[in-house]
Amino acid sequence: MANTIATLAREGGVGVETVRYYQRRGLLRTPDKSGGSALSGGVRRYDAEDLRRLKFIRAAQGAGFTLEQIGELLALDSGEDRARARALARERIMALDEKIAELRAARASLDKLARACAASDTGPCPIIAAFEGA
Amino acid sequence: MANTIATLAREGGVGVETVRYYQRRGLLRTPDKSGGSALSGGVRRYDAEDLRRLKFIRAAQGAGFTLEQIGELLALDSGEDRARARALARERIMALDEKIAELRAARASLDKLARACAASDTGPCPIIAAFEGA
DNA sequence: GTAGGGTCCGTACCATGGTACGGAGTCAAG
DNA sequence: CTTGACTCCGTACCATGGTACGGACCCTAC
Repeated sequence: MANTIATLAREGGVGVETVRYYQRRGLLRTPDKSGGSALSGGVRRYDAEDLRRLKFIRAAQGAGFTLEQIGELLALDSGEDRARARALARERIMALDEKIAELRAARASLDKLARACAASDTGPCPIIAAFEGA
Repeated sequence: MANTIATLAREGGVGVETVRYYQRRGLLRTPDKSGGSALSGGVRRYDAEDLRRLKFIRAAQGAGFTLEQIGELLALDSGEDRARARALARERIMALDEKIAELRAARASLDKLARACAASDTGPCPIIAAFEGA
C-alpha cells in the first residue's frame, strides 16, 4: 500500500520531476524502497506526512519564500523556535513591501507615459522619449 | 578618439561583460574596429548613441521590461509605431498589476500570521500551522 | 622597444526553479 | 508470464540576466 511518487506529485499539484527536485534540495525525504529482493530494491512509497510537507512547500512558495527559506521553515516545523519563524516572516514582509513599492512606482510612471502617448499623436512617442532621457 | 567599451560601461553604470552580453542579445551594436592594420583589426569604439541606447535599456529595465521586450522597444525607437509602444506599455502595466496584487495578498496573509504568532506563546506556531493546513 | 593595462572573443559558470531524457529495473493486470 | 505502465537515477537542458576566465592581441606611455 501507500502512494508512489506519481500519486504524491498529483495530490501535491506538482510534477514527478518537481518532487524529485525537492528531494535533491533536501526539502522532502527519499523514503526507503519497499519490496524488491534486498539487493535490487523495489519502489519508494510515500505517506501522508510526505504529502503534508509537499503542500507546506507549495503554500510557503505562494507567500514568496524561496526554496532555501522554506528549507529553514521546514526545519522549524514541529520545532519550538517561534521567534525564528516570526523573524523569517517579518523579513519576508519587508522584502515584499520593498518589491511592491518598486513595482508600484514602475507602474505609475508607465501609466503616465501611456496616457501621454495616447493623448497626442504628434511629436516623438513619450514612452520611448522617457527612456531616452533617463 | 571616442570611448572604449570600459568607458561606455562605466557611463552606463554596468560592467564591461554586461555590455558584451547586450551585444550578444542584439540590444547594442558591435561597432567596427578602428586602427589596426586591416588584417588584424584594432579596438571597437563607442559613441554617444551607444550610450543613449545603453541608458535606454537600463531605464526600461527599471520599468520591469524583460530584455526581449526592450529589444522590441528599441526597434520601435526612432520609429512611428506609437500604437505598438502603447500596447507594450499596457501589457506591462497589466502584468505589474497582477504581480502587485499577488504580492499584496502574500504580504497580508503573512502579516496576519506574524501577528497571531506574536500574540500568543502557547500552542503550535500559527505561521507554521498555516502552511501545514494549506 | 618594452611593460602594463585594456580589449577581443569564445566558452564556461552562477543562481533559481524546475523540466526532459534514456536505459534499466519493477510492479500489477490480464 | 508477458506486456505495458510506472519508477529509479544520473545527467543534461530550459529561461533569465548576467559574471568570470584565459590566451591572444592591441595600444599607449615611458
